[in-house]
Amino acid sequence: MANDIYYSKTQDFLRPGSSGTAYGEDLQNIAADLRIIIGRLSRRLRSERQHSELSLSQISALFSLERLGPISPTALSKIERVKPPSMTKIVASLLENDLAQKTHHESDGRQFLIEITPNGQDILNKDRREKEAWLAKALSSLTATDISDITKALRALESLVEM
Amino acid sequence: MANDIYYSKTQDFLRPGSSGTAYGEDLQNIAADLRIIIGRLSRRLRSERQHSELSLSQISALFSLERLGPISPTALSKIERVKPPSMTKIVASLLENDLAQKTHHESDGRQFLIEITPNGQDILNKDRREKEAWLAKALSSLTATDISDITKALRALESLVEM
DNA sequence: TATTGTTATACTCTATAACTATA
DNA sequence: TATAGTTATAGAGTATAACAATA
Repeated sequence: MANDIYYSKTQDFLRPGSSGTAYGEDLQNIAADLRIIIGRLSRRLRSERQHSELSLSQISALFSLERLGPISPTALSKIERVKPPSMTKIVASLLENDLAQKTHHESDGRQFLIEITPNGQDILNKDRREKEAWLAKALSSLTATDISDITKALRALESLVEM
Repeated sequence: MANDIYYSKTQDFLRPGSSGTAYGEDLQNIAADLRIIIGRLSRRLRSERQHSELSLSQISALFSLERLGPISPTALSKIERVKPPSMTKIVASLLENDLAQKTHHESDGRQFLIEITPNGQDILNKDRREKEAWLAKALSSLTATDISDITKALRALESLVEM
């Protein structure tokens, strides 16, 4: 079975010779590993969310609306790292489902602001509880050290996104 | 500007009240943060790789071929977390571009094995050097502690993929 | 019957190009 | 002219369903 092959190699982790001294790895190698991990985790997350009512992009946008408050689609597109036409679609889906609502910009007639609705907040909370259960469960089977390592890395990873 | 809004909130990181004591967070919250981060990093990576000759899926598969040696498409699809028809396409693109080659299975006429070619190895190395430069550069502008945190978390994240 | 891999088809997400409306 | 947002269209990546070949 595939996983047997895989696990028999975990001593070498992703690249031959990449494990062992974490601090001795150069940035290029860390970058290579990180990139592969992100790709796989992303596909893993997608497969778990297949039957969710909200796509990961929608959840992520809603998440930002919750955190940032009213914001323009263009500003949100920059934060979410998608182009404006993509954000148009994401926003449209949020509006259609009463997860977000528009408010007019005071001075600029071109712009409008989007904000999360109470329903959107409910759905976000529900989605967190239900759809992330598998990830929380997966995390719970790691060692306390692993969980701690991941938690500490989250902020560093977030800052990478912004570069 | 969007990022100004964003950064003005980083004290609270992703969720209000989620930062501070890393160890006090419950798994549900860590899962929520991790999921959002993975999604954004994944989109960030995609935008950087837009003009690469290889997709992230292709690179990831090639990476596995390098690490695991000859393997069947079905086994590889399990490792890469895609369905067999998707792997058929990924493998076809690798074969077309002389990045991988087929070898026959000794006993099972249905199966064949795929392995990386010398050309595939060259391309993989070249891609690592050139296309990951931005990520290595981004990493280099983090603090040593952040880099260390990320490095330590990689193995824990990898084990999550396998669950 | 079960498994390996392929073909046909469709869906989701995202992008680029061209456009409208306002500043 | 420049900016905010939309529409039209296309491409990449993935999935499901149905199939062929072999075990």
